[in-house]
Amino acid sequence: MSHCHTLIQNLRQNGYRITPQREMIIESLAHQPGHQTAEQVFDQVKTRTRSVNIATIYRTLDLLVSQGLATRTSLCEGEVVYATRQHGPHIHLVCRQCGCLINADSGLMVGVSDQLQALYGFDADLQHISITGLCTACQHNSPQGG
Amino acid sequence: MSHCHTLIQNLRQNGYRITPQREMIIESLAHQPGHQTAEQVFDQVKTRTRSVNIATIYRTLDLLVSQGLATRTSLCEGEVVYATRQHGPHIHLVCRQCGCLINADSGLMVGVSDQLQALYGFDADLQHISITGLCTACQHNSPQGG
DNA sequence: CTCCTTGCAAAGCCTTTGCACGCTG
DNA sequence: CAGCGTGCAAAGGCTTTGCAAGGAG
Repeated sequence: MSHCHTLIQNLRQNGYRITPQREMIIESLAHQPGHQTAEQVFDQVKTRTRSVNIATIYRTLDLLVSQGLATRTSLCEGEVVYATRQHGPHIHLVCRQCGCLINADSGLMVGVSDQLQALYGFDADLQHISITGLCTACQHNSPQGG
Repeated sequence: MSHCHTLIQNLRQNGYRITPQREMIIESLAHQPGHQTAEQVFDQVKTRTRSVNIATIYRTLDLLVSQGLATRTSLCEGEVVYATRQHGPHIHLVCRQCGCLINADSGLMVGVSDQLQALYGFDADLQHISITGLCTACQHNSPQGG
């Protein structure tokens, strides 16, 4: 069964009302494998009903984030994406050419994180890292670089 | 002598005209130690003349970026900053609480970069990494988190 | 002289907000 | 029943664009 029930329970326990809109938004977000923009969630929800407004999408996503049930990440190109917390921390690899998004293991960053703490006293949030670069396909498509 | 002359030469050689506006914008960007938003560059330039429009700031910054003379980075909070390339690659540490910006040595990322290439075939651009977290001061100010 | 670059202002994009009605609990 | 949540539409912030005049080369 799906993770979205946990999210819904969580909201309910915190005194928030569960409306059909919120259910659909949560399901759309939770059932997708990766990250989605508000617009993408909107499109998903629209396939099931026309009676949801984009403002409600934003409000619900913000609610989930404020409750710690979802994350909001600003990718390097300025695109803002949301995801439920089920995925756990990971690094976003964003291709600067084709825009594709790869989720990498954030364990790779643990060493760096420790060093940032030691050298700069900075407590890095491994949940929110995104790195720009070129994916495999685009490296081969542009041997000279852009 | 300043780095901005190199930038200006470079533009000229590529057939772009050097206007007083472009000179001032380049100087403002090059003489600042770190990164600046378009608005900050605008403010800088305004201290020297009133006859520059914000649209010109955006157009010139975009020109510099398209010519590879400057970088455009979207920090984790969605703020877009520009910098000339003289600073070399570095990591942006953005405090999610006070918003302060620390430049860290991107050498820390070399190992991670290699692993991303090996594991995901991803060629990370070390020039554009930004990491959210808490700076030293804010770690002590918010022992319980927000 | 040619035409690139600029200022102005309006438009554009994405996101947020005010309001009254409807629905959840 | 109480009041939170919604749709609608307008506003908001930041950035881009169309146009005619002006300046660089």
